[in-house]
Amino acid sequence: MKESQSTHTMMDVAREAGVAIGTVSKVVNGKKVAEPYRIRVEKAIEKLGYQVNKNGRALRTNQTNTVALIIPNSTNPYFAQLVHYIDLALAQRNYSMLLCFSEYRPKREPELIQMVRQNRVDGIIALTYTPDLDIPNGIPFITIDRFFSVSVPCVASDNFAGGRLAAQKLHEFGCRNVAFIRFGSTLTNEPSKRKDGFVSACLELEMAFDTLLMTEDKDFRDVQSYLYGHMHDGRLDFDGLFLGTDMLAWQTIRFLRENGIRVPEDVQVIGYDGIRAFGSLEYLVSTIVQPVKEIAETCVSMLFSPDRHSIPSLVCLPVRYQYGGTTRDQNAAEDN
Amino acid sequence: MKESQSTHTMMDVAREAGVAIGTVSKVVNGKKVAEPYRIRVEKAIEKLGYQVNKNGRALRTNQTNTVALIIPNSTNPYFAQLVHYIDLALAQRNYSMLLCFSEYRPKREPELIQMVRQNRVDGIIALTYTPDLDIPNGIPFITIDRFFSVSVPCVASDNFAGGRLAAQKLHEFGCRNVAFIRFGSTLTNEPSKRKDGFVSACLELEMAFDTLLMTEDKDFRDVQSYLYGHMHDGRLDFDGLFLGTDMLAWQTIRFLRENGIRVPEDVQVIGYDGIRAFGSLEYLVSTIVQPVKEIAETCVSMLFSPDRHSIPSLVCLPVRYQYGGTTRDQNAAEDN
DNA sequence: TTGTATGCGTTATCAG
DNA sequence: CTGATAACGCATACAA
Repeated sequence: MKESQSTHTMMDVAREAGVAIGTVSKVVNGKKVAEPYRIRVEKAIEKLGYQVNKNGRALRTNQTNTVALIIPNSTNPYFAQLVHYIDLALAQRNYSMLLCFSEYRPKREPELIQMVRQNRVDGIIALTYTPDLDIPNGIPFITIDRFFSVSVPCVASDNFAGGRLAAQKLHEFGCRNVAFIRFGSTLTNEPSKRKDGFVSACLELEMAFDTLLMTEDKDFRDVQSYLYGHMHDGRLDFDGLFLGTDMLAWQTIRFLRENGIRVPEDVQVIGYDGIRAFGSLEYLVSTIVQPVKEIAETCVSMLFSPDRHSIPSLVCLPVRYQYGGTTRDQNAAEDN
Repeated sequence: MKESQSTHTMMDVAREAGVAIGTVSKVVNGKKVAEPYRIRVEKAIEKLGYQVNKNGRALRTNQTNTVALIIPNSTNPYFAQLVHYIDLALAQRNYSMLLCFSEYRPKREPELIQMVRQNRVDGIIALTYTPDLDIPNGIPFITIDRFFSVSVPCVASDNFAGGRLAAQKLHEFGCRNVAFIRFGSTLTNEPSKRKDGFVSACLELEMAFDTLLMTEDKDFRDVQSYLYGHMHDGRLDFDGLFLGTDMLAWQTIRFLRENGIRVPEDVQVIGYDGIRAFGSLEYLVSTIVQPVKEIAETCVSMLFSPDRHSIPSLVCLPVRYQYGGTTRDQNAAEDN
């Protein structure tokens, strides 16, 4: 990675075209230039294979046309979708994406923020877990799934409504004794409301329920212990489960089936996220689908919003229920 | 996205510390500076919250510490893994990743190459499908899964060996009449060799086989037609199938089961890629696993290789077979 | 209209 | 060792 790109400058183009450098700049930026001059410049650009140096431009204009996305990883399908749709929304606006993975390492997130600020990105979109993350001001910052303060806009799916919807659906499909299990971080973020919504609807429907919240130091074995504790004579006490994520739902279903408990015959299961096999095929579990595309689009359009003071500090986008084979829907025909 | 980041410059730091700007630069870049001066500069940096402007630096040094990755998307789990591991390899070297999605749109790929060249990225890693893609010279360029010329290093899994391995495993597990189905682009790339290896091993093992190659204008319905054509009395003619990707294997298995054909009892199925549920749980099908992490690491280390003339033009990394529930392995205990 | 000249923030050279 | 200054490539204000 040594050789410098033997690239030409506006000066070279100007010389080649026999015009001044300012004229070249105008042509490159699509400003009005007399026809014959424009032609000559374009010819010279073509001939030399000239490419604008965006570093020079950024230094001058203080604008990089680049946005940073900070996210734990891209292997989790939900994050992968987010990455994809955010890039699409940026690309539509002729922006590039500087992608940074925190790998869930709390100390990494402030480092990444510092890094991308040094790159003078025009904005930052971040999905973070660091407890006391310091949000820089002076740079447009949008967070996903986590509310910091009114001055830092947060975009999320309507987690509370999603929790309610899960309870309602389980009830509608015949469940009378359900549980919510979440496997998340200790900090309070938007996804925490999945439980609140679930509980709210359970109470309203007068449906018996239990909840289990696991913190970071726990792993799936703790979920297993919990479920074992609620099994009697090879049957689970619950006839419905709502899991914090599709991934947890998937793991749980496998565990239940290994223990001879049928899904959805004995226990109906609903997850959260809306993950599809290979990103594009069928849904892996019955689930509350996050409107990922809309979340991405909202993040980007808020970032580009001209007046930053009229931006709402929290935007919750509507979710929907999706059959995925792990519930006993009346009309599961509406598969996708 | 209006306000400029009210950020300080080296000049401000120099003034604050009462030193010359050159001294600040040296401190920032970790060069030797007399202790008392260094302290004063560091204090000033701290006080002002100074952040290097990498655009200025890039303009001066012609180095951005940024590498572009051009790939169709991040929703396909294989691509998602690639994105993840490439970023990790870059991050280790203190490089950032400019991520660009081509969405399989042939015209988009040259546009993206031009864009990232304007950003003066230090290198490009690309997984592309555009038939006559023009690889710029003057900038380090590594391709994945597709060989262009000896001057453009290509990194891939050992597709030929993978094809052979699939045939060998199917044979070992009792298959005697197998088929390979691939659903790919018309251009010849490394994954095309999956078929060659498969055929090679079938001939060697004297195992009856058939192959089906679908071009871009086809879709899964054509695979269905093919399979229907090879069904008699509710049974498939083949007792083993090797699919070009795990995704195709997954679709095929679903189709077979819908038609009352059991997997792996009636037909054993092997895919290619090594996709896991949710990126980290169990393998979705029995498969030939691509060494994604090693591919990523190789791409990056080749990009950073000091002498670009000693770089091999094609690197094929070893694959392995992985049980995933769709074959009848002797010792399927070695699950993961 | 076009051309010229300045400065963006940084690094590196070179004289002190 | 430090400090002043030129140059990187570009956009723009201003002069022609």
